[in-house]
Amino acid sequence: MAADRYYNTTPLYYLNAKPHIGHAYCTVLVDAMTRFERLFGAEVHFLTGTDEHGQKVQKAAEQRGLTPQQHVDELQAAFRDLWPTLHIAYDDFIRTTEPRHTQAVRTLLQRLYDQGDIYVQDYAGWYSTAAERFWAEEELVDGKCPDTGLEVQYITERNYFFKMSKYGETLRAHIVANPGFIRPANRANEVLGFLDKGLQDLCISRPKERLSWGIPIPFDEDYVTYVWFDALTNYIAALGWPDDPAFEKWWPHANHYIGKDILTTHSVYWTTMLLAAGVPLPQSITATGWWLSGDRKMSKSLGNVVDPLGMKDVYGPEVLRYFLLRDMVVGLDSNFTEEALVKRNNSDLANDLGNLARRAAGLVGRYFEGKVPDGGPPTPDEEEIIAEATSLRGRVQDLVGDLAVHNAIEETMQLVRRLNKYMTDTAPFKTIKTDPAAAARSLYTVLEGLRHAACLLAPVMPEKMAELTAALGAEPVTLIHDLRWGGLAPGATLTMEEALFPRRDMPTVDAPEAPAEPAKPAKKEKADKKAPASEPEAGVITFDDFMKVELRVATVLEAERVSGSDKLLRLQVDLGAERRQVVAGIGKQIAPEQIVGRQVVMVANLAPRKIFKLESQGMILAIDTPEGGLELLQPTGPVPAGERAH
RNA sequence: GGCUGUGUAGCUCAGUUGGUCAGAGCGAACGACUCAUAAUCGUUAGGUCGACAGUUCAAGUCUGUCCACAGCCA
Repeated sequence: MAADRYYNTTPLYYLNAKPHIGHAYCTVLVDAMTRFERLFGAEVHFLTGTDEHGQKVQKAAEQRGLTPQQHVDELQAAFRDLWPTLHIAYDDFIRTTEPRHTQAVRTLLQRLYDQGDIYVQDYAGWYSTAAERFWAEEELVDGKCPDTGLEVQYITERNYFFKMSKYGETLRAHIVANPGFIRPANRANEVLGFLDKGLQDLCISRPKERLSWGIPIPFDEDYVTYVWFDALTNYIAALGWPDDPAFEKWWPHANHYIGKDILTTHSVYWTTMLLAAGVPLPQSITATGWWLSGDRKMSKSLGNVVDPLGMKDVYGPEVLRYFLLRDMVVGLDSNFTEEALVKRNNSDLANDLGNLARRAAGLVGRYFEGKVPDGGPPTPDEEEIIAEATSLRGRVQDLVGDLAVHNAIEETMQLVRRLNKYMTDTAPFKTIKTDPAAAARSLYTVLEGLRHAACLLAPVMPEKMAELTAALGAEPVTLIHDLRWGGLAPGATLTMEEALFPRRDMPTVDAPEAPAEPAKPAKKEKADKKAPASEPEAGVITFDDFMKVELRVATVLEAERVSGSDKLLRLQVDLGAERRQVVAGIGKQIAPEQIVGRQVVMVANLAPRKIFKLESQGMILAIDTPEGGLELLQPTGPVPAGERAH
């Protein structure tokens, strides 16, 4: 019943970074879900936008000599302009600097303040100027900022707090009673675990002298509200909460799609805010996974990563959409490689789908003057295909409902593969000479099957599938209920000139290299003679692989033990161009004072990793000695910090 | 360190409440076909279902321990 209306949202993207594949994926997913739901007959409203306040934005603007407003006006365009190029059609785009948003935020704050859910309190804590935030006593690492390793000051500041703790139990009950509320299901456990630890109240303000670029708090104009109330409120602000009829219409059907990194923010902070405001909770919160590059998280600091968004310019936006939706299970992480994308393009889109359309159209052009032939009554062969195509509609609907978009796509591709087989089996290119009616029947079946596939893949590739549908001489189907076998009218003119999805060459990454070693004894002998024990095999890397590792000399500036661990040392090192924090497991053999001032060799382009809450930005090389000690790898004489080893 | 989860064919993964569950797609090999975008169709892959121990007539499927990895939290 609620299935006939959806209000779908992406997160508001924060303007401190250019759009990347993570933004694109989430937005493509919501766009596809929106299109699927509309196809299934629902009424859908799709919201995205940008989050534009905050310290980082203010600072970046200052550095550029612009006002924050000028700065964000410019940056938000990067997002707004990107979406159409990915064929994303949102209904509304909200910016947190728009009046409709700031007004809603102030209304919400005032309401909670009036009912006593926001209170003012002096907050004393350890403030890190570098990280621009407070830390709790127990979060500090050896009395210093856990993020930067720098000094913190104990200061007192007056701030406003939201009584989040008051709503923890209500929230827990809701999560337990509504299994589909947080998706995928295993994420719900994560949130419940978070609630188990007990909810704190939430600091929601910053004094203006510390942060001016924000929404002033209505009951104390010396403060702006900070992050949560500012950004999250957009979901209701965009609907004109509290008075606009649009709010009543759409909000009860809200579905938030977010990255898994902001799950707590949405499922705890946002939901308790709503509970406090007396606003019903959304239908669902869906946490998606990350696109990884190789084994590591996508990261700008690793320059060797292909820009996944650039793929849309090389292979087309719809091929990218197909890949993103087909190769990721919603909620899980997935690897992004250009190779995988090309593989998908070639095997699924070019070979199976595009080629089938081409071969059918070619025959129709040759034997039926380019017009859809009359299939006549189906035989058992066709009945099978018809049954499959018909049941596919329901399966796709169920799978999409379960967020299994990748499976929905796969099921549809199975119909396409089935059609390829049917075409080979019934061989209209042969029967045309002996039994033209049979050839007509075969070709009609294939074309009509293709029309079904095009309809069910349209949410994934809207333009390409519209193109295919038109090429079949068919009208676009906008409602799945109107997709009926036989809907393709005989006599319609086919217009299929070019390949829908051209095949692509595999990207040449590593040298093709290493001819596979045949298992012939004679040859093996030869190889053995030539290179006794050095055949390339698993575990061997190429020169290029080696060159990817950036080994550099670093000078250790500071070293101290990481509390709670007997073998970890936290080092601050000078890499020449920059300073890094490295957490190294060398504390058992090497005391902090032994290493300060020494030069070491480190892997400088290792993906950063959190160890004991501390970010480690590299790895120090050392060798175990037979005595159980540890020898640090280092240059024999002083060299400039940052020098590369090779 | 605590909690949660994952570990199935070269790769990506399906595997409901324990008993045709040892599977699919891709890749590879071989064959067929020739209408098509070097395409399509068919056959083939002998994988200790992470390790060990247990429950059971019967375990990828349940229990325990361990290992590896991931996430959340300290």
